[in-house]
Amino acid sequence: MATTSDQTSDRTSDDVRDPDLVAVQEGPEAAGELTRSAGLDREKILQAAIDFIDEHGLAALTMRRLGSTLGVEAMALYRYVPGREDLLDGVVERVVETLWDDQDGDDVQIVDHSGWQDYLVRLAHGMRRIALAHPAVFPLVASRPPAAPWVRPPLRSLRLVESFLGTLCEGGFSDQAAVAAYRAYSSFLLGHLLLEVTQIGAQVSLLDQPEGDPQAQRETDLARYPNLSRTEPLLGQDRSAAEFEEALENLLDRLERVLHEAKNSGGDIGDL
Amino acid sequence: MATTSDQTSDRTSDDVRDPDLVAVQEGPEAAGELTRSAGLDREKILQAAIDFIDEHGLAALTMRRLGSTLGVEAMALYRYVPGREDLLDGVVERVVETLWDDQDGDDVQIVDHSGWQDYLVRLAHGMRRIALAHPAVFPLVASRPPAAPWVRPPLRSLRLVESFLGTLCEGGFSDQAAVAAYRAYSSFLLGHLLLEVTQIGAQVSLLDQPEGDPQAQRETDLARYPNLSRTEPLLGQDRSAAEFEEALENLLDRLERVLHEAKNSGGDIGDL
DNA sequence: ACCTGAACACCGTTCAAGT
DNA sequence: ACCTGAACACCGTTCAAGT
Repeated sequence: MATTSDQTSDRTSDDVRDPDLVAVQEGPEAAGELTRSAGLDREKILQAAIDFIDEHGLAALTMRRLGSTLGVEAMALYRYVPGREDLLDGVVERVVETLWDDQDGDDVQIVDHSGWQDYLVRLAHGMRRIALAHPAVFPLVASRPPAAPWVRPPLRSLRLVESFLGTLCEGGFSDQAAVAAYRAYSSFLLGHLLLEVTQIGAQVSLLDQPEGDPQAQRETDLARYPNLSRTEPLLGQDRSAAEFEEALENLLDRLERVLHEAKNSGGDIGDL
Repeated sequence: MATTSDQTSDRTSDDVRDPDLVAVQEGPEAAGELTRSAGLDREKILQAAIDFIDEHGLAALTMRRLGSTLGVEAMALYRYVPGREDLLDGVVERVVETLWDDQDGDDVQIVDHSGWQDYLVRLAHGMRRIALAHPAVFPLVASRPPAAPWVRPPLRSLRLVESFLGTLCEGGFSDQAAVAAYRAYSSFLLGHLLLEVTQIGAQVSLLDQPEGDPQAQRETDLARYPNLSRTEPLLGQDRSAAEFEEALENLLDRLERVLHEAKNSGGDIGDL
């Protein structure tokens, strides 16, 4: 996805073949084996797929290569996964699920939160952590068709939506306002995180393709665009983290305003 | 992308084979031919790819099928397009380019606009028109790696970014504020439009898979989620158009506030 | 100049056969 | 019970050969 197909297929077929198969051949009884530690398993396969995409990109993931990563022929995977499309759905599900485990202290705790603002902030940071940890997987989280039409990426599980709505309603939001908040919040998250992750992809693909003399290329490109070339130093700055925090705070302010107006004016607030 | 792989390959191979090849075989001199009217051409190929994706989905697009749509073997395409990846880049570029042609009156006119607010509104509506016209193409617009790291989808052309920045600067924005506005605006557009387009995909894939008894399925699913089942009628409503307009107006308000504060307090506004 | 046939290396997926 | 070999129908892409 981040490279042209030529490069992808050439490079990955080199990268992929060796690394883990060797370990298997060295001896099945060895202690520190990463792969095939105790027969296959749906979860093991999904995790291997995530690792593979993180390392080689989505386009390079094939059933055959994934199999060889696990020390097994591709056909063996079909015992645990109905097919490639379902595998990708499983990858998305599993990545989103990591919201709940192994938090380094101050991230999302879906239960045991204090107030809806706190919940929204933790959830946003948790999703952002996932996006940055798996930038090549996130586009799948963003654009696979969801289970129901009202499940809005990247908040892709019923459990998550339930806890979102529940928290806001406990916080004093009407059903209407909670739903409106869910919509605004998911748009905000999706837009920011997908942009951030796409930028990472762009950096990588630029490094892959020096494209002749980059300096000359850039100069001729920008010459025709005065505003672009004048503001280029500003545009080049990476403000993604600050941008994210500002947009998040702005959204929280808006929601707080909606909530208080609803309380003071007796309920009917239309729809955010 | 919207269907499982089984269905996609089965169905499309049926749909694709006949329609346009027949016309060619009827007689190359015939008047009303849609395909192969005067030899191939890069633009003709890109347009055929767009039509194909709109009709059959991205996953179904192969060089061979696209060729047969144009009355030609796949190998002939390589005279005009370096490969499949480049073809997709061309598709994205061409779709975004339709911002400027064939406007039905009140849409984007990149020149000859009156004020930056008007420009932003027209641009937003123009991009939304594109997304809804090509819902299966838009995910490509959203997530292909951009030419430069600071080109933010869906505003994917230097020309477009140039006109955006130029319009805002003419409107009184500082360089910093214009760049900040560009970032906020692109996040807003990307989030909303990708969500809208994903929902369309979800509807389609639901129709494809009745999944046994949908009524029973839904009931058992929702039983464990009280907030979800209570608000389900609200969640099910399609508010995408209104949502879009509200978010757009909210963004314009924010930008106007920033602009006026900057004027009154002598310039230094940090970064939006 | 423009297209095709044949070929190559690779896919996803199925299924009978091995252990 | 779990994996593999062989096979099938399809890919993207190259290139010599046809017209």
